[in-house]
Amino acid sequence: MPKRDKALAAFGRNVAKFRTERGLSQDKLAEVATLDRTYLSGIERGVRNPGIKVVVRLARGLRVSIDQLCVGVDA
Amino acid sequence: MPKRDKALAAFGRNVAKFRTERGLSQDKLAEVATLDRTYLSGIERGVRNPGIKVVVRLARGLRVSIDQLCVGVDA
DNA sequence: AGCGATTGTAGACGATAGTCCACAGACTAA
DNA sequence: TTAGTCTGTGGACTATCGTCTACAATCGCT
Repeated sequence: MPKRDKALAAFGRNVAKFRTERGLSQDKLAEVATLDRTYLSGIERGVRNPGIKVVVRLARGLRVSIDQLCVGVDA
Repeated sequence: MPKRDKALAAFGRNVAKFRTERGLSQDKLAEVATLDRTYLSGIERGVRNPGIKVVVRLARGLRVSIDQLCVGVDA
């Protein structure tokens, strides 16, 4: 299985934080952002480095700016 | 060779625009952002979907926000 | 005519993105 | 107990990431 990554962990925490603030399950957010739930799970755990297109869809689904999703992410 | 993509083309145009505004060559920006020049070329041409870590490094290298790099990118 | 700098593009390559299926564990409610 | 929801995790798979080498084309400069 993939390794943990500090930058990706920060990104994943941001996603999870906004998601729970919105009262969304991983399943729901995955549907809204049109990606796989298990992949979203990997993102939130910081083991995935999603492409910019996925990031944009996540930001749209969470109704936050991309910069907000990247707070604390020093790549 | 990879296909063109509308969202990625917008992202690439933004990168190229800020890069030339800064007076940077692809070579220089690639060095600052620690990525391969030919890969950066592919990004600017809209045939690449870079990961969030690469995007963050590009934004840092160009001294712009990630949101600015994603103007017009509807994924 | 050269030369250097810049950019596009191709091919090859290991590593990973992103999807799908399946299962397990934790939790809540009836 | 049962059932339901939610999340983690694994395996397998195709497509793409991201690096590298190499070559061509374009430009400005001497």
